[in-house]
Amino acid sequence: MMKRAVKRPKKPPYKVQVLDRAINILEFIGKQSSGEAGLPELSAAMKLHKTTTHRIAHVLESRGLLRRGLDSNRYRLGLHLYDLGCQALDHVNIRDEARPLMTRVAFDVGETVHLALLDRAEVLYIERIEAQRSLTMGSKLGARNPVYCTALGKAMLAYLPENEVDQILAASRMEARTRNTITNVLALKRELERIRDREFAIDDEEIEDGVRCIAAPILNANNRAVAALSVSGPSSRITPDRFQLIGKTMLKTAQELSTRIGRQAPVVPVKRKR
Amino acid sequence: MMKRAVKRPKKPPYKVQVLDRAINILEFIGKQSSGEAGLPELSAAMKLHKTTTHRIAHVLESRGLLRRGLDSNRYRLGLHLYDLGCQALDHVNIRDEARPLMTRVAFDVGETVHLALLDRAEVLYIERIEAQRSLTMGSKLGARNPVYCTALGKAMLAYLPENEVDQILAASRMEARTRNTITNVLALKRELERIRDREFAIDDEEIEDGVRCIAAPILNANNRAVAALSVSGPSSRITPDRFQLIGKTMLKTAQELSTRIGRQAPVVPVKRKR
DNA sequence: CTGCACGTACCACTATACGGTACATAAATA
DNA sequence: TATTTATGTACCGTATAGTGGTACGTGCAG
Repeated sequence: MMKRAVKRPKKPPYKVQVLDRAINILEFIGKQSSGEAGLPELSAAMKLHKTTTHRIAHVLESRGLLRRGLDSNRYRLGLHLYDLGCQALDHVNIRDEARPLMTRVAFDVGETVHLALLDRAEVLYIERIEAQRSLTMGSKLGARNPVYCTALGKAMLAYLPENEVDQILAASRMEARTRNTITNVLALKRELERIRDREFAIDDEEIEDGVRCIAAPILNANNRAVAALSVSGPSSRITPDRFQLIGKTMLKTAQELSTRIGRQAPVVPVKRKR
Repeated sequence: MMKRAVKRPKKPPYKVQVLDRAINILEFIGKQSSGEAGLPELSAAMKLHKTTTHRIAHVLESRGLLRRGLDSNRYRLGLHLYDLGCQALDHVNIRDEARPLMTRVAFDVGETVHLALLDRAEVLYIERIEAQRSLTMGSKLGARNPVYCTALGKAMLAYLPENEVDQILAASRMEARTRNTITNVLALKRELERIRDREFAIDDEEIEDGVRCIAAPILNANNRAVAALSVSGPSSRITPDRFQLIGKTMLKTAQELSTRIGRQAPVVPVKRKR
């Protein structure tokens, strides 16, 4: 039974002025390259009366979301934000985050969707959502497959540092499972290059005849692959002319998941001054 | 109607109801071992009408401080908190934090105060505050000293994992600088034990005759030394009967600095469920 | 079906946050 | 030194912004 996403009505002007202002203040200070801002600066930027700004900042400070040095009274972000942030991360679980997204993809594409991690030189399946129509593919959770001949594996390899890739490949036998299997390191590295180009990976009957698979990597804040999502199905249904479209879907879904996992939205690279 | 004519000198009557409530909500959710809370749960805990709670939570969600899964309506902490928390940490600079505290110690104890890091097998001085009366001790910023014969070095060693300590000591020559210098690894390890006991370190003319020094470590969230603070002066003024008192001062100051650097206040260990 | 629990929308009332003025400091002139 | 200019803090009347009633929709369990 497919579980549809919870219906969420349009949002009416649900607004809480002070709250918005307070959050604006936090964000403003966070954006400053110096990491701090004085009261006049703040009230100017917020376009608020200095009394108002002062009151809000004062409360934020008393609660540890802002702080001031002993000798300066410029405001900076408080470390309580860090505590809260860590607590936020603590409860992010990739499987729970992935499930609803996977369900959507399974529905849209009409094929089985997998979530996998990289463990040593192997792909480890940790979640699966079946499309209704799919004639249950044999894979079980906890199952493993080699990296070099799966879309999941290749997608993750493409977003790992070179030396780790070498290490993993060194530990792989790279035997031909089908006549499409890539069996030498150089060819695989070219393939990884192509994957980085289009941002998703394809397994074109490389591990098993008659089965195709399309995958995209889940990245962390450092652009490093931590997992991957895939759809797989019989070659009769996953035809080459659908590669591009399905690939785009996987890419978008994987990106969505990446941000849910903690990868912050693409921002201008913040260099620390001095 | 009886109205009190007295203007109450309400010290900080600075209050912003919504803000406080919002922060309470964030903290409450953070405290939950499950990391999430539903609307009814929340309003009960906050003792607020569900409408009120809903409105606040809604705004927090729209700003990324809270989030809800696609299939669940329970609120969790949003990852935007993590972004902000990291920005907070980014601008914590140990030297800036330390300076005011060091000044106070220099005044109270009346001796020169140093802040140092551990770099490889050496102590690296990164800040110094002189007491007025002090006849300027020769140390310069950027100077280095061995770990094994300084209070700073020993204080930091005492709060590093054993294997790192071994590594550092292996790289040290441990030659006798004075007749008090500890010159063998075993004796030094016993000394580290004693330091952990009393929580501060003493250099009793171990690097230079006529100079004594008392230091305490700055710890990060993992209880690992990242720096140390010390006072040092002529043995004629830093007499053994002052060790305990000065040590307590250094300990308290170092702890204060540790929390300012990001070591969260001692809390009940939060174990993740499931 | 009926009842219950929960999330959301609407709205009148008044407590609440706003932003004036005013004073108390500190820093920057002269 | 005195005099100004910025900045932080306190007080307070007023209107607006937030509150918490009621009400409706939806999904779930009996």
